[in-house]
Amino acid sequence: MNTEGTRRDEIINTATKLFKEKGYSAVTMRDLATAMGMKAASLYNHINSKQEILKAIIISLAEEFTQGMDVIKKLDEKAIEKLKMIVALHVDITTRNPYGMASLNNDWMHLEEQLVYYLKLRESYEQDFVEIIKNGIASNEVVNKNPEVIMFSILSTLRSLYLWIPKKEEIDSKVLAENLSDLLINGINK
Amino acid sequence: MNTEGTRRDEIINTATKLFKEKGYSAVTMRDLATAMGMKAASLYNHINSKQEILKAIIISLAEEFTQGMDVIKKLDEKAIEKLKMIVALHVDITTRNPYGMASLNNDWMHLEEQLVYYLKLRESYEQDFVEIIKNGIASNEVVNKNPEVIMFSILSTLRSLYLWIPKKEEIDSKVLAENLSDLLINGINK
DNA sequence: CTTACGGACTAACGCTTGTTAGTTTGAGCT
DNA sequence: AGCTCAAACTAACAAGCGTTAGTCCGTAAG
Repeated sequence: MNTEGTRRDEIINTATKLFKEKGYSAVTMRDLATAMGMKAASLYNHINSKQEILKAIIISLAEEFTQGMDVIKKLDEKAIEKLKMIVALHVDITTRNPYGMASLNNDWMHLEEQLVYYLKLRESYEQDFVEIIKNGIASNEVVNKNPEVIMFSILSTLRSLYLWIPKKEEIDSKVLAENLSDLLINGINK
Repeated sequence: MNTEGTRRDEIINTATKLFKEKGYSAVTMRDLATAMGMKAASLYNHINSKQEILKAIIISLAEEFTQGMDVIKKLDEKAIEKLKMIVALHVDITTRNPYGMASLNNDWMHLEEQLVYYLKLRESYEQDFVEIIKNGIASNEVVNKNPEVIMFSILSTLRSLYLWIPKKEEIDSKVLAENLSDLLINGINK
């Protein structure tokens, strides 16, 4: 048995790039096969369905975010520090898988059996996030504004990272995370 | 001749909502017809093609942004004031057409003849935006960080507005624009 | 009453979709 | 040399796609 799943992983990686460019629904199995240099039917020696590919891309990423948040929320740190860690979490995951983040953001609604599970993960994540912001407001670290608005403002930027991280390959993750944290926390006003 | 295009507009509005939920490629003409309470073939009494619907949704919105930016960039105002106006522009357009913004953000790549034109509009918009930020840095109003990073950070939030504006119908646009400006410009730090 | 016509319908078209069945190829082991 | 087996292939499927052609119906103007 050789390194288990290499060819399958190649297919999933190729699909991830195609899904980023055109979206899940617009990519056909024949498109994917062509990109892999094979015929569509041959894909089925390695995967069971198109749907399964989407699931493989999205669910593993969503679980990574959940695991990261589970660690952060339990720490004994100030709210602002926790927010910085969330930024770093997004930068880290997005840097390692920028294409997959496109599917996570744009094609989650095409999950079928896993849709409910995905939505549960997402809702929990956002609940934990907003809780950290509320604690920050209570401890006078964070400005007293609608916590949901604050979260969506930050989260929008973090969710869009996949669009411009591939263009800035020179920058290393740590520096980017620090710059971004500073921008989101302290604003752009001099 | 009666108010010109009413039925056609109904079709486009219905399509806009469906496109938001599933994306352009996943919505079929039969889906759209069902939502309109008619048969797919009947749609073609009012529109020429599926493609044309997408174009009608996206191009008009993109041109609205361009027109707004053309006004703002020529004004004799401080950079920070111009940035506040850009925020207000996004809030205004998104409030009036939250569903269409989903297509603009996620389905622009499925434009065909109009793709090049759309990309030209978008690039000009971003160039004007980044220019305002550069002027703000030069005049010591804005923190001296990478202007592209600043722009993407702000623009990500503005582009995601369509996701949560429909949930907050109670808030009026002006208040929202002010809160958001304050958050993006001054940060969340107390 | 007749005519015109917007706006719906049915039926069908050629093509593409995801997927299955069955077959062939070729490298590595004994 | 013969066997195994992963991984490619060809051929085909039923279903669904966007779209066209031709028809029918009801309302409103002459």
